[in-house]
Amino acid sequence: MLKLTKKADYGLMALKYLAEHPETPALSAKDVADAYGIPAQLLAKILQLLTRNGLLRSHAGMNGGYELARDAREISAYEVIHAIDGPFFITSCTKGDKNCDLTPSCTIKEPLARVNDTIAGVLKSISIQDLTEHEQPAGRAAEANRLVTLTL
Amino acid sequence: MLKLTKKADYGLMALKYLAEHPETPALSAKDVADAYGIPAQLLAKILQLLTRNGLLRSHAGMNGGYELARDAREISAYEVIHAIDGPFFITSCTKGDKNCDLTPSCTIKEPLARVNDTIAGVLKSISIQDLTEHEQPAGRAAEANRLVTLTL
DNA sequence: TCAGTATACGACCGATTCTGTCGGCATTTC
DNA sequence: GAAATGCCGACAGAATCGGTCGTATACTGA
Repeated sequence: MLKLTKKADYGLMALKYLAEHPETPALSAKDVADAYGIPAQLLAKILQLLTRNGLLRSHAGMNGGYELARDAREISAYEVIHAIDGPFFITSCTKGDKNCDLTPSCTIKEPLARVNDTIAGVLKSISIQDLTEHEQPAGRAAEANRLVTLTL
Repeated sequence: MLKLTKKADYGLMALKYLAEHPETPALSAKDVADAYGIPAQLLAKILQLLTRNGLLRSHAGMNGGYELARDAREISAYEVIHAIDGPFFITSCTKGDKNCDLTPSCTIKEPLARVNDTIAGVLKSISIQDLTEHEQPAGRAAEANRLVTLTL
């Protein structure tokens, strides 16, 4: 539970990889898949999804492939997850959909919706760029702290 | 993805219900299940799990049932989810387990582990008591803001 | 113009996980 | 001892997920 799907994982990894290779004009799905040992056809579908959602630009034909549609700083982890797995809800019945099927307007949903928003906020505050800065100098000078507000 | 299981939902609802009925000595699984339209046998197993993990006290026999083992303020949503669904990881391969099965030490896990911790922190900051205070006066006077720090 | 490389997309199946049920047993109260 | 309740393991149906296949389409370069 509360687990990212592998697809979302793969998508994040792929975007990170693309962000780390800005010099190359485009990388094919196979390139990225090989780099990480991901099933190529599966990754291809994921990259297509990301393209459809405007996070990547694709280019067919020889020497084709994918490139980031925006600066890595401008793409959030939230967008990636949303593009791949669809709307983001931690509870099965959130008021976005039809109302809760459980009988008496299950009152627990409302506080959990706040939690949902908070988590979404955390994911929105993380960019692909952030993912690439994984090697931390021992002094931890490069760390960034972000404050997220949870309103109950 | 990133969705609570129904069991965790049910568990939270049940604890909330117990917290809202402090006067009664003990409520049976059936009582709670009927109140929410949850399958009784399923809820029973969930409550047993919560008992095993020290969040509830149980009492067999007639007029038996469950009661909170601690004050509702002292039970966090995190504990409930953890008790029901087990260890909390947003990624399938977190360094807790055997290392990532994907080939080159998939570097994305490390930043995501921070996200994981942040989300866990959010859930830890929410108590069952918080869930019961769902009706907000229009003035929003009773709201509480909590700050969560995300360290990248 | 043709061959090769690449994306695009839908259908499908096997595996895993989740939800819910059943049956039997233990414990307490009346 | 009977009724109510918790305790526990096994299991079946359903849903979701992961991954594959086949085919169509688009672009490039010789």
